Amino acid sequence: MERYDPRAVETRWQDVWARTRAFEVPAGVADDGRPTAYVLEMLPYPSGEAHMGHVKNYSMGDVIAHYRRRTGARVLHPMGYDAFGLPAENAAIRTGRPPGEITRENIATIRRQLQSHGYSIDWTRELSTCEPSYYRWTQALFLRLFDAGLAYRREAPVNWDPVEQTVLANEQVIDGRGERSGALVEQRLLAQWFFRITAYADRLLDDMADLEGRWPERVLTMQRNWIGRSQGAEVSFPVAGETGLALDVFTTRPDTLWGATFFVLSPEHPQLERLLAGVEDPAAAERVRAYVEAARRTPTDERSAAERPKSGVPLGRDVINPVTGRPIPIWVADYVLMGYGTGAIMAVPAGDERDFEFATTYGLPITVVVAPPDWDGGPLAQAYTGEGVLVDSGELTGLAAPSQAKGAAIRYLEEREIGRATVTYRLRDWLISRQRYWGCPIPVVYCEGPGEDGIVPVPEADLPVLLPDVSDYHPRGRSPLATAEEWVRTTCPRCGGPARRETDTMDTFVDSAWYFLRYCDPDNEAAPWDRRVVDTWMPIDQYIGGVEHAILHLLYARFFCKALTDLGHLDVQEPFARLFTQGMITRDGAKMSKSKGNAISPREIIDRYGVDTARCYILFIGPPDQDADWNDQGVEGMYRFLSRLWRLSAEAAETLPDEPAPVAPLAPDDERIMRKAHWAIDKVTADLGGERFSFNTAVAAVMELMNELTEAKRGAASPGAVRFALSTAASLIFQFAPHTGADAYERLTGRRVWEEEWPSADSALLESDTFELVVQVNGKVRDRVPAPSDASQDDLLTLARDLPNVQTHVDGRQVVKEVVVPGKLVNFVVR
RNA sequence: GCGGGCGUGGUGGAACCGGUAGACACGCCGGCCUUAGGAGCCGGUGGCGCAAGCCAUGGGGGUUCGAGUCCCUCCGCCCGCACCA
Repeated sequence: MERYDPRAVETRWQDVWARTRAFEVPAGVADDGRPTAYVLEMLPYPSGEAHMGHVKNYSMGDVIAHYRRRTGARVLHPMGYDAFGLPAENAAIRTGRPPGEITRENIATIRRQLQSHGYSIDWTRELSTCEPSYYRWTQALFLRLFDAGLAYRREAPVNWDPVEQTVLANEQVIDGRGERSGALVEQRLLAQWFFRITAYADRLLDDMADLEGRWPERVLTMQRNWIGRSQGAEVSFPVAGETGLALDVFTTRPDTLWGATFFVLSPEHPQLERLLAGVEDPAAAERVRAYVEAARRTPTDERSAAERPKSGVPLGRDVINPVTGRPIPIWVADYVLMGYGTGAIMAVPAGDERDFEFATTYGLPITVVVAPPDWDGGPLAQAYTGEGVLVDSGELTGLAAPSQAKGAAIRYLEEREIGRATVTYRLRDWLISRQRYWGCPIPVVYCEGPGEDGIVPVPEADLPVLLPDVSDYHPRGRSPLATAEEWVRTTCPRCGGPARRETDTMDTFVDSAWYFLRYCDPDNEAAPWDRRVVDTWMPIDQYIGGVEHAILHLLYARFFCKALTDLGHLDVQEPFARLFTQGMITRDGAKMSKSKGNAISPREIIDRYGVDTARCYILFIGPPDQDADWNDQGVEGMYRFLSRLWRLSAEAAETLPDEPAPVAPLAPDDERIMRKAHWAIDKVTADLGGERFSFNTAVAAVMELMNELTEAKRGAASPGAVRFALSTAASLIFQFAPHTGADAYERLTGRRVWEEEWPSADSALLESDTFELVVQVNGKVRDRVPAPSDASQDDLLTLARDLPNVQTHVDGRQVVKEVVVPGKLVNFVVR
């Protein structure tokens, strides 16, 4: 007898799929009348080897893709590589080899591995973000945003690693230190490129209402927090003794303005030097400068720790509280952040915990304006942030704060022109420039010619601006591209005079903010995409990936679609109609990593058991959105199951006559098997087609079906019934274990399972003439008895009452209530 | 601190609208087959109890004929954001 040989089965079917182009969809507008489905998993970074997270991600997507295909959709299911980025560049610095060479090697490796996993991917659409054929369009999109004023350059504080001599992305700063060097990161002011994502803050926030229930709640919450919209007022505080100069603050509680007893500037506040110039005591000014310098040197993460004790220095000058007319002192303190609001606050210690702590530390006055309900008129032991009634607040006194008072305060300020309603966001503009080599060049030049044209975009016809070859990839305070003098020197497209190229490259999140659009029309040489083609596929029906991209990638991609839709290139407000975030695969409860030595590579598992075992196991181990712990013995069990499925199918195909499935009336053994098969169809359909991706229970259902089909249990079942049940098992497991499923199915039926329509369960075989009636007394199960499905409530009660076990518990007591749930149970309530 | 999620056998987990708690699998125990087995097959397996039965879904309380599921409360764990004015 033949043995289950996963490798032979894999080779055979992967060959067939490639040869018959089974999962390719023709280019262009999809118009064959079938509904379309776009199923996408987040594209991998090609680090070389595929890991278990990849297997989970792509296996999930593959189940969905197969299911959608077999339920009648034309499915787009592509793959590509997020190929620019630091790991390859760091490898280049280490080895001296060009990052492109390293990356292309890594891509070849991961492609080979992914292809060996047998996913139903249309490989003709494969793309790689580091190829000029792709990044020319990244550049084109940059130019469209630039023309629309959505891409701009300005000076900004950035993370500077003094050891590596480079700017670092926020993600590369761990606890205030450079990820690789371990050096304390400093803030530096450098000219940088930004995308104006803040212009879309409201829409990014408001449109999330449509994603409710279709995206994981926590991802929506994370994005909402990240955007961080706060409604309040901007209020202007005149500087005492200097006519004309005023400092603006943002506050969410303008109603507490009467309680503002001091004023705090961030150490980075731009007006600080000007204010210091007017300070009379030079020692005081020196103290402020020393404080500012110390703050600058403090790592960002450390500075923004909430538990840190408050510190600050008095500036030696006052502002006038615009509603009380009284002077209040200005302080400089690093708990006020330049990056939020105006970089200055009015401090209301009675109503804000931070201001309270600061006031207590430095002995500043605390004036109660929102009276706590139980207030005795004395000093507060801590800030009161709850609801209350305003006291000592001019004409607002007596209003409920903040409910009534907030709006009243804004009207008050606007009437007197000392403030106005404002909305502030936590979201900042997206800093996209990197002083790094291995990224997409920013397609602009700086004119040095007679035209003095300043920043000039490279005409789209001249794209791509190719990444030049350089010999040294070390960042030395400027982008390595700057060393390519030949490349940097160019001519101004506008005046024809000399010009220098921009040497920064783009953040790799720009590359991945639109790749899913390119998949729709990957070979278009005239445009990033043809809008009609994109319209047939977008939005993505199901997007699947790790929760680590909950904010950045998903927010950037949403922004791109909105901006490009506004510019007329697209009609996609939300690119990802449904999002699923998968949990991690852990080992012994910890994240797998090479450094911990607990990583288990898919390659080892596949070599040993075959890819189908790996794919099934990873989806069987638990609900896919949860983290799941890898268990070596569990894999073994999955291998046994697939072996059994294959072996029984192969044996049946060889030994049992090819008879059709039996029809009613069914012999008892046939009926049992046929019922189980239809039950499994029903169960798997619900698990895959429903809202939840219950892959684990779907696999379990096929296992149950197989358990019904062992030689011992088959009994006198007819060959037709056995063949039907086995081919059903093969057809249902195919989505999870495509090679094994396809092979078993073909042996049994001679047909290709992926071309088969999704099976439908026969409702007659889902229902039964009898059911097991559960009989309870006072809610406790006392007996079970077979009962006819069509029995009346009275019949069920009679049946139940006669049971000896029930009699024992009811005997001698009074039945006060009888509950009947048809088809389920009877409950006698006795006293 | 704010927000989100979770807590079920030795283990991963199942249980749709409140209606048989523990599907399926791992592990463990026993058996068959075998020179042997880390192969295959069959059976058992929440706890206590000889048994009838009792106890069990983090703890406590409530609603209900009936609660893992709903409500209140406490405890614990995980994740995200965090001096955001």
